[in-house]
Amino acid sequence: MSRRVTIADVAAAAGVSLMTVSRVVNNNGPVSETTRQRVLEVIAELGYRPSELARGLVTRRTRTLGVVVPDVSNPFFAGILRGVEQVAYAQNHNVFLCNTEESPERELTVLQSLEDKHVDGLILCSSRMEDEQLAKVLEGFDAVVLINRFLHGSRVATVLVDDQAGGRHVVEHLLRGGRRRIGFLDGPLSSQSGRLRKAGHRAALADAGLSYEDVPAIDCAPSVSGGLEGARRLLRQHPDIEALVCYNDLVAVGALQACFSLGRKVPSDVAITGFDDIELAALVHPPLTTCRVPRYEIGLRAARLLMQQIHADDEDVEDLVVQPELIVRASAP
Amino acid sequence: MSRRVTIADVAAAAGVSLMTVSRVVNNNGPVSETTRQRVLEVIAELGYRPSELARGLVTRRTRTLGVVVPDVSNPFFAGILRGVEQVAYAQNHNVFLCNTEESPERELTVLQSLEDKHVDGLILCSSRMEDEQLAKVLEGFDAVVLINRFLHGSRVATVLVDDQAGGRHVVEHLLRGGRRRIGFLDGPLSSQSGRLRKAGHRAALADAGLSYEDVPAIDCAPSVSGGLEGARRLLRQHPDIEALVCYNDLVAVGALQACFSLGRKVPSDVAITGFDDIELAALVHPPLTTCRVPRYEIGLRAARLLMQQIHADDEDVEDLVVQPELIVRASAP
DNA sequence: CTGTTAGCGCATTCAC
DNA sequence: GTGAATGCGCTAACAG
Repeated sequence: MSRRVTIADVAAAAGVSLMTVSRVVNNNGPVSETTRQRVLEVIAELGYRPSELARGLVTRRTRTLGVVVPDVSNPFFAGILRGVEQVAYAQNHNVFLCNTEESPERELTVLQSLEDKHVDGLILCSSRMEDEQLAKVLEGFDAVVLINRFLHGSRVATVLVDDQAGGRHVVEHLLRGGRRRIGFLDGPLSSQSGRLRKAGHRAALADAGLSYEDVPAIDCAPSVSGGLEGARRLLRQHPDIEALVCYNDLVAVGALQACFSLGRKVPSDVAITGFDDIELAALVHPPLTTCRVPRYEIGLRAARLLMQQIHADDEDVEDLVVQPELIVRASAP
Repeated sequence: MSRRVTIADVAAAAGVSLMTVSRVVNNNGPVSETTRQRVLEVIAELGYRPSELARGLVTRRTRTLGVVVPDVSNPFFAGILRGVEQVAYAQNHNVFLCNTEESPERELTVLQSLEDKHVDGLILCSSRMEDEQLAKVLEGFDAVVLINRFLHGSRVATVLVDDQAGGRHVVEHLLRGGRRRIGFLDGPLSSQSGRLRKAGHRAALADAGLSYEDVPAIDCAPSVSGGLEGARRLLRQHPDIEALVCYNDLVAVGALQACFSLGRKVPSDVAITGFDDIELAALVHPPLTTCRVPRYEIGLRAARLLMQQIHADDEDVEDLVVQPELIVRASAP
């Protein structure tokens, strides 16, 4: 059953015009206190609630946001989404969720559908689209925040994680612990966050007077199995390794398994660090030292940025860099 | 920028009436092939796409679904959501996601907002609302599918997991393996799925000529720490236990940790089983034998049920019971 | 303070 | 085959 009672019903029942009802509902325009009360009573009695559809058509505001992610079942994006929905809820907005499933074509399609639905704002995570095409599609939106994606030559608000700082933290922590012979499981080269984390590692080593060139390092798939294989190879080639710095927590879990199978004790023989701080990190044995990427907070802040844009008159756009936080656990005390 | 070009622009540019354009866009009504082609050209040229808002106002169809869950960052609900969005996408619909954060008040609020937005259908997971109030709120929707929630005395489509069968599978597996002294970490009493799984355990034991009454069992929080404490107590009280059946995977991970700290080898001394098959289950050491609850598939099927309702004329409503699947891994081979 | 007129962008109903 | 009216439910801009 779609909404029965309309503003006209209320107006009739209260013996006033549509506009008067509209005024009390939206709390604008002058209405005498007595009629306001009467209208409010009728509204309560009839259970009237305005149609956001009709309202949106005329106000050009739908109180609606779009969130586009590669895959909600990835905890990282689920966390972001939860943050976004939290502020949306607090500000009486609803959020459309779209998965791209890593397909640029699907991404384009959902972006268009969101535009057709007249969302007030868009949060786009890890877009896989080409710069030029992306820039063009984004023109269809009044407010946009990009997460984990640059867009050169276009002023769109962006929220990024400071992966480089995170990479630095991890290595500095190990160096403080006296480990100097550090191996790296670097994740895929194609990953921007991977490259940034690597830069952070390098910087920390340089500060300690170590050169990254001499250091055992290997690229691997960003998964448990990638970490398992990578760690095995690295530990065989360099038996003197005292610590393994991993691209992310999954890789670190693989490294953990590799150490176990090779009879290397963690952390006494080999310390291990991950990145992201997914649930898993605290639950494996030993629990992982890692660098927390605050996904929920990223969602919160991106959404606040977006709402700000929506309500602002100017075209100014703010960027944001979120700092990851070192979490020390037993795998690298 | 909101949509610039409207149907009127197209009509003018093509030298036809609005209706003709509408007809070719919606592919209904008769249009001569020549004008259809011309209109299509203009549409492509101008980049016209109809406003779903305006369209929805008159057709009373918004091509929009609502999904309400306690918390998207829970992998179970994220998986469902992904399934729902998959079929929604395939059928040109968008989905609103709402978190209730376990609050019945917030649940009511988001349900109303969804109704105000005129969603065509609603998928509601693990509703915490009272039967009566829930029934009343659901009247505001044309199509509804409930997941993980009964609603007595009201015919709403429901998708449930056969937790009882799952509970049975797990115990039967252990019995087949020759373990007869089985302990149970049952999760909270308040959980319906917990009670059902328990019933399944009992049935399997009964079939094997064992009584559930003699069996070591304990309620615990559905978390790693709950499992850890529970398992410790149970193993101390009943040192002869050969297997631990856990309410879910988190509890099982806790039990794993308890065994480790007590020096009990898994699975040789004690076999352990979980439930759900979250990511974690395969990644701990040893990997968990568990019962997979197919969350993505649940989402898919719930959404299909919903779309079916949306397009059906009759009021008939279908229910669905999804079977969980035993996954045998090293923790209980 | 209140009501009237108009129109958001589109599809349904009926003429032609 | 095509077009002109009409209205979905609501609010903006004026009147009174």
